Amino acid sequence: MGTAGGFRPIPGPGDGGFGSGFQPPPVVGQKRGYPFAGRGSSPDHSDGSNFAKLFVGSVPRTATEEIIRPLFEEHGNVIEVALIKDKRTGQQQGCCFVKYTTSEEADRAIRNLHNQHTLPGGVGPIQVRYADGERERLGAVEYKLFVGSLNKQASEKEVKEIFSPYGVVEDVYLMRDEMKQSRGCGFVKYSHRDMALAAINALNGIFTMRGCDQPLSVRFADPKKPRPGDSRGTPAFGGPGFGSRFQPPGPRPTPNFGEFMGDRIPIDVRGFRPPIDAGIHPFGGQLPPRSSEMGLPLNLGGLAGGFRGPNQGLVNPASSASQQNFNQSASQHPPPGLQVSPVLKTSQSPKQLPPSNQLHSHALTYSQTQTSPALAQQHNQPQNFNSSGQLPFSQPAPSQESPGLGGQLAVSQSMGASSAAATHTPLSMNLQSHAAAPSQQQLPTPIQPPQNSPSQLAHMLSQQKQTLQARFQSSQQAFSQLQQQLQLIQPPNQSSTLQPSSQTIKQQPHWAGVVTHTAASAASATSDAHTSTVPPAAINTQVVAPVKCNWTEHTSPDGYKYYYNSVTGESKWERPEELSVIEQQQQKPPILQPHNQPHPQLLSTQQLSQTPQAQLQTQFQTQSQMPHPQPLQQPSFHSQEGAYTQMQPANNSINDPTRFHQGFPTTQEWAWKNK
DNA sequence: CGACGGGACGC
DNA sequence: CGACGGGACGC
Repeated sequence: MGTAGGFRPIPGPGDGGFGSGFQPPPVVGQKRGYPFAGRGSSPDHSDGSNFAKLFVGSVPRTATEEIIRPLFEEHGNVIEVALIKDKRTGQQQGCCFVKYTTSEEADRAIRNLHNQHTLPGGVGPIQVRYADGERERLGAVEYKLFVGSLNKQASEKEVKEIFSPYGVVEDVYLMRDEMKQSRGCGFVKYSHRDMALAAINALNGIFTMRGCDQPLSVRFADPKKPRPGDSRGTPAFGGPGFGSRFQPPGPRPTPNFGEFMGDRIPIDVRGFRPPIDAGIHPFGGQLPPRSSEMGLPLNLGGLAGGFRGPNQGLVNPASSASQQNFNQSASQHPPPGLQVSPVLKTSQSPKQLPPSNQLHSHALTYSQTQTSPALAQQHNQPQNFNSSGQLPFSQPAPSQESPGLGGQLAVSQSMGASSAAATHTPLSMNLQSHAAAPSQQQLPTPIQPPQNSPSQLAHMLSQQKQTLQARFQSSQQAFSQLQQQLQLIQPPNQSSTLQPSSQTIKQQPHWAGVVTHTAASAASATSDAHTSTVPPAAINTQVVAPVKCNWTEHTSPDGYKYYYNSVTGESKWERPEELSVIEQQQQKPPILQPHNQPHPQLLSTQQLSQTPQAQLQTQFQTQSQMPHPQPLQQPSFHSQEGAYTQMQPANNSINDPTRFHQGFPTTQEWAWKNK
């Protein structure tokens, strides 16, 4: 789904909307992959490829190209359909490959077809995803999160909704037992690290699904267990303890200090082939992820937003509407104070953004399904109403949403497609789906023609904006905490260590400015948007901290050493070079350790007693628009909601500043680990 | 506290 | 039909 092929603001060739046929242009006979860069005549693509290959499963053995091709041509320019047959027997294998000229088309096909269309003679809906290795070939990376403590009744869709506020969720996979019962954990994929981090920061240890007594665990997934028979693979995960299913110590990563200190790790790409033409990456040239940050780079195939719930068979995600309620009430149930709705708020009110521009292809796709009759039949309005009516965390959400949002917008948002100024949160889902309801009654919710290029741009930008907001928010929290603790402790010798932080604070206005500006650009979706967009990378580099390392060394239950990054939440087997370097430097003044003690205790009471609350974006909203957010000094109190915004949920985590000086686990960390 | 999804062309 | 290096004892 989504952003697969990187970020080319190239409009899908005459994407006239849905169902509109594609006249199959002069098809190239090209049999298979890896062209020697036929970079002369064919559709130009700045990256190396001129096609995008999809794997299609659940193809009846009786299917023919004549059946398949037209179906796929509805969504793009099909270069080739290759039915796979057994070499000896000549029997069809029940799958095929479909080549599109662009990854945008491929994405569209995935969105529109995966699990949503059953071929004649087929038993289930076809599976549509990128062929093995295709995503890498196209330069896409993914960031996979492991999510634990999910409600076992929750569907992929509900999980997706929870994670959508932080970025386009490319895939959700729930672990199920033989009986197809969820095991309460699963995986969520994003295309960008920022999104993954934002989700971790916002959800891990904070958000509790209804019916659960534990908050979600959200962390980068361990590398996937290599399947027997996989030969190529698992680059750079040279850990000894591979089969060990240990949990990285789960202290919730502290709010993103990493943003300020180059979470873009220098050059450490061993084992990875750099993505083709990395230069065109949307957000400032991401480095390929390391194995510890994502699942193995192989098997990136299943990206399709595949939702085959238990109720399989059908196609239209919306038809599993019954489940929708779940999440809605999920985010707020028992002690309202304990259930937290992860909220990301934008700095702009939705009405500032022309809805038309918010309807990017994703949203479109979804609004189509969402507004389908199936959904319309959904009679959960009362419930929705209740849940949204309570608004345990209220916020400006309602006020902002109701006026500006027409049905369409609400719909597009409710799918978490991350549209521009959306208030994405399970909570807001309530509002949105509620808002969406009337529109269904009124009219079939006209679908606006997609404006691919600009709207995709807008999409990306808005996404980035969201991310930045998330970062900003958690950074604020981090800062405030840091500062408070600093005041409590004030070890003169440490002030220097914290220097970078204060440095960073100065950057905040700038940063906030960037966010807003980006938002504006996204709103207008003009082509000059790129120019005004400052990729995070740029920001990061400005703020690079001289010497710091967030990696700490730990030992797994199996006795293997591994390294945990308190900022990013990553864990990996290899010893980060940064750590070694830092340690050397720090061996000179080895006196800091004692100082560690006071903090943890201090903190832990604070943390343990703390009731996680919704993240009140109001804060961000206000501050981000102030010229000089001299922020974070005092806890702020928002009369509006009567909410205490300062020490936010992020505090669940270990916000021990000492972790930024030293590589020793804090007491909480251990406590957590041994919990 | 749960860890990875059917099938995978072709030289 | 091969598949990517760094190191090996400890709770």
